[in-house]
Amino acid sequence: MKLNPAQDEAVRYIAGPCLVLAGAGSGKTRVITNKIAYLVRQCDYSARHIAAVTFTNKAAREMKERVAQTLGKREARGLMVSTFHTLGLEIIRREHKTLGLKAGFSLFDDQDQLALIKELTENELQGDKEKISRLLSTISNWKNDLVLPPRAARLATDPETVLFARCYERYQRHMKAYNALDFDDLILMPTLLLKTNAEARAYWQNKIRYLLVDEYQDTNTSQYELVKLIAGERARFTVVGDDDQSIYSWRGARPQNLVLLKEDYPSLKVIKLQQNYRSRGRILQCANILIANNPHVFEKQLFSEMEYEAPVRVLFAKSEEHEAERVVAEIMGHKFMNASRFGDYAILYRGNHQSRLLEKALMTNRIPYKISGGTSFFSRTEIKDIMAYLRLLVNPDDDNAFLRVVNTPRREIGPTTLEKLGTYANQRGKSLFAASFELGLEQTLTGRGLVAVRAFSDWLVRLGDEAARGNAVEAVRDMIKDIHYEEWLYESSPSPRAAEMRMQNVSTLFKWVSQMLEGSELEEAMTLPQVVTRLTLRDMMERGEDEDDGEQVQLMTLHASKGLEFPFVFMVGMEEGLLPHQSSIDEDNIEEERRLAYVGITRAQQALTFTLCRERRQYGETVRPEPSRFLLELPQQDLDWEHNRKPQSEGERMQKGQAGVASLRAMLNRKT
DNA sequence: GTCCATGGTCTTTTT
DNA sequence: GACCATGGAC
Repeated sequence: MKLNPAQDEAVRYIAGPCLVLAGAGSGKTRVITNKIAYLVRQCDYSARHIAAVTFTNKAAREMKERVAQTLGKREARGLMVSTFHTLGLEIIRREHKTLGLKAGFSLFDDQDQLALIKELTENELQGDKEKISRLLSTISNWKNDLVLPPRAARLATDPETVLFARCYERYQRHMKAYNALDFDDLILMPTLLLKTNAEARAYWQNKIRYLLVDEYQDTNTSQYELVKLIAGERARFTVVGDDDQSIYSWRGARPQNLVLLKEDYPSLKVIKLQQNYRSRGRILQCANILIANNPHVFEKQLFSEMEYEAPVRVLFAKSEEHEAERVVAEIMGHKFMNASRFGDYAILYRGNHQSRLLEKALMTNRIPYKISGGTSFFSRTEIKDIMAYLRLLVNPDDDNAFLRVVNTPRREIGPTTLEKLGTYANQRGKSLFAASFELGLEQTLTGRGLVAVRAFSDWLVRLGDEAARGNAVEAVRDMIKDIHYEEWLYESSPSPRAAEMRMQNVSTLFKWVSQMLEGSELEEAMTLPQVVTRLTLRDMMERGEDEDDGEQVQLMTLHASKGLEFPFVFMVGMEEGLLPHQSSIDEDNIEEERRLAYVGITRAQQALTFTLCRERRQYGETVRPEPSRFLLELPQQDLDWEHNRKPQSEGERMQKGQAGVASLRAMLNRKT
């Protein structure tokens, strides 16, 4: 297929900074992949000097594949396609000494983070969940705004923020002692480094000579800063974005970065892609009408030349179970009639928990499916255990990991022993591992406890050596054998069947680890520290192989669906409280929910079906939800309400919605 | 030190 | 209704 004039312009414009405003389905991935090919083939760029950055692993994966298709595997070799966080991780890995980190640093996921914060604030916050989560998000915001503890302390005015700043300082200090980073650090540290260190900046500017950023509207302050620093004076970059698809403001994304770009780079070339090639007319019409309720920074008019075709359907279900069964029945019937493949269907939902019943219904009907994202695999105990062991192998100072597995399987190291070890370590600012070797420890800890702890630490040293010296795959294998993990699983699981499944998961993890350690033709071999951090970033889910033959129904959250497209889409749970989510209603944050709905609608190519329940269980209670206001905002002539059950109660809600939009529009106008 | 029962909490979204 | 943290019994 040929590129249209706007797309072609976006591909060929390489003289300076370039912003592509790409509506949904306007072929932005095509533009990015073609541009990479153009840079390599026509402009003498080597693929290893080009980096493309996206936000989700799924999007990165997809783009990698598309580029490999366009360019061929050989020419695409060395091309960096990753998420922002993985890019940050790579920068940190190379510069870790300058940053004062030991090789093999740990990456804390949010659960590790939470555990640490809880412990550090025991005195002040006493486990107050609300406060703790406010503290976490405050720290995250500081980091996203490139604010370090000293400045946070200076900026703080009210008592709570003063307290939070103190906690932030303490948190950072402990992270350093553990030789650990959190997700936000993966952006913060590279940014600060490139800002202050000319040598590192020169290296990375030379390494990345052309930068492409997808989903630019999702960048936060530090990410945008990082883009500017990598692009440097030459400003050879292309960013692609769409303010209507900004759905990550809750994690600091600032769609205003689209506007800032024009201010920071007056020579910025702005190209709009407005022709939609994805969705049939009615679907696009629905999307356009819905999003027209939001204020806009850039005016954009999406049009399509595709046929108008069948209306968008709205199906009712008695209950959640019924909803899942109906969707599955619809898919089976439709597939039979259309000779399509299961992989052509996607079921999209607001929250991960909604996948449960859908999975169940799919399973009972023996329909293959694939769940993207979600944390299920990595939140399993057995996986967390093994991950903790791997982290310890690479970084024995990682106290979180140490505590998790020091007595799993049982090693007769109980709370009393750990308490003593902990106090001793704390007084000296050492990690538990480091403290366990000290002679002074013998003052407080004696007998069996001491012996057991030292035996554990010694074992760690031995294994860590083995892993570092040579055969990491063997070391990991030995580790799992040494700890008799399989036996432990049979001991600790409710049934042999469960133990078997858990062991299966451990094997899967081990398989991934060995694959990553050994590399493949598409992926370079990694070191064990790399593997462990990458695994924490969930950077390797769905790496090929698990026979993706297009015969699996796709299940994912609306967030995870961004950037993807499917012939037939089901959006389930179209109810007030779910979409828009209750918390967004409470916080008057409807616009982002509307964009979320917009993202979902615009995933569909040929057919779109909404479903909602008359009754839904919530905390064990049965509630009767209202249909989502978004259904009422859609052009009703394009909608087919099942049994003509279109609800009547529009007036009041519409009025409220309009008022909200108007005030925000006024706000935006003031800003621009 | 380990195991099981009870009760309280919870469901946004991702790296 | 499911999951986890806590506490009491052994």
